[in-house]
Amino acid sequence: MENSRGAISGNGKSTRSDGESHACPECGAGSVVEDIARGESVCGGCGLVLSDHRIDTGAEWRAFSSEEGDARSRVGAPMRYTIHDKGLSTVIDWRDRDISGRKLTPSRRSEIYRLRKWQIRSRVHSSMDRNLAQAMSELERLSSQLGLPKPIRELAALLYRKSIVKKLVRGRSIEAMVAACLYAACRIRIKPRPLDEVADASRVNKKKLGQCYRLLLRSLNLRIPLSSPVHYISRFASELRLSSPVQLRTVEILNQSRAIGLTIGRDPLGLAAAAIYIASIMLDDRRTQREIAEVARVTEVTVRNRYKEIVAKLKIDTLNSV
DNA sequence: AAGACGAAAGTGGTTGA
DNA sequence: TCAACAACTTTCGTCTT
Repeated sequence: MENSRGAISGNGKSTRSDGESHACPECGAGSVVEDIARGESVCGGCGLVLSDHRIDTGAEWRAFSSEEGDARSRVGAPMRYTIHDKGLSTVIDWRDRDISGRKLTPSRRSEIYRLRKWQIRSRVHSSMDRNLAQAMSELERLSSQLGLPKPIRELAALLYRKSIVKKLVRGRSIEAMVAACLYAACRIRIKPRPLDEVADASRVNKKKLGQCYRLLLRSLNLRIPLSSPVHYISRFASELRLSSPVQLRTVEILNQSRAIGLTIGRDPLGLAAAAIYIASIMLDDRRTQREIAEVARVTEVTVRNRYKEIVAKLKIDTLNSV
């Protein structure tokens, strides 16, 4: 008699809370619980049903031992938001045979033929799916150009789907919306990329991109963490080949600056650049203002201005502090 | 000669009437 | 809708290393 860890109790379906905890948009506080059996996301605080057509990713069978649990599995590719039909399409076979290999009767055959035709038409030819198919290929192109990892692409794809449902894409270019979703996804995952960088990689200008991004925030009620200069440091540091002591010192400088309120209302990119500049001087691993300004996509003047402020307020003596 | 500095004018976005 | 405003950029001349 084995009743091991792998076995699933009861009907094999249970309520579990998802790995990611998110707050309810309605009451703000309560953590959202995923009820797998019912396919719903429910707020633990106010009981609001947030989404009622989740796909049950659990097993539909019972396992009585761990071996059995391992041996039986669900088949098929995982659900993907970057594929326009989420990779979950049903395909009608092209063979005119039934499941046991027998030939179909002529009337059945013509029925299947019609179904197949309409399936193909409905799948790629509905306007939303056509839009999605185009958007997903643009998303793929953009994110590979920016070197973004798959989780961020998937998140961006999810955002784009939501924006289609809310009809935000109407009257705007698909490219602009895709770029905005990607930019938002980066920020949500705390891997911010400068707006300029995203704009350059796409064929969208910065202004349009910013407009779409703000629209996205408003319409989808996204809560996006404020981008902090610290989030840029690791990427800039690797582009500038900075040593890790310099990186650490940079973060220290930024934390100190924030503590005395120097960072309010300032461009995080400029702050990051200035902090790197100061740290590189302090630890005698100098980079020119120009080099730093270039990777941070700000001007030398901005680097200088932030640098002067920080040095003055933190009373850092850059000349003899090694 | 390269890098740093600073002044002055211009730009695009936000805010408040 | 418009003007005022702060932050940032562009440009350019000058100083420092």
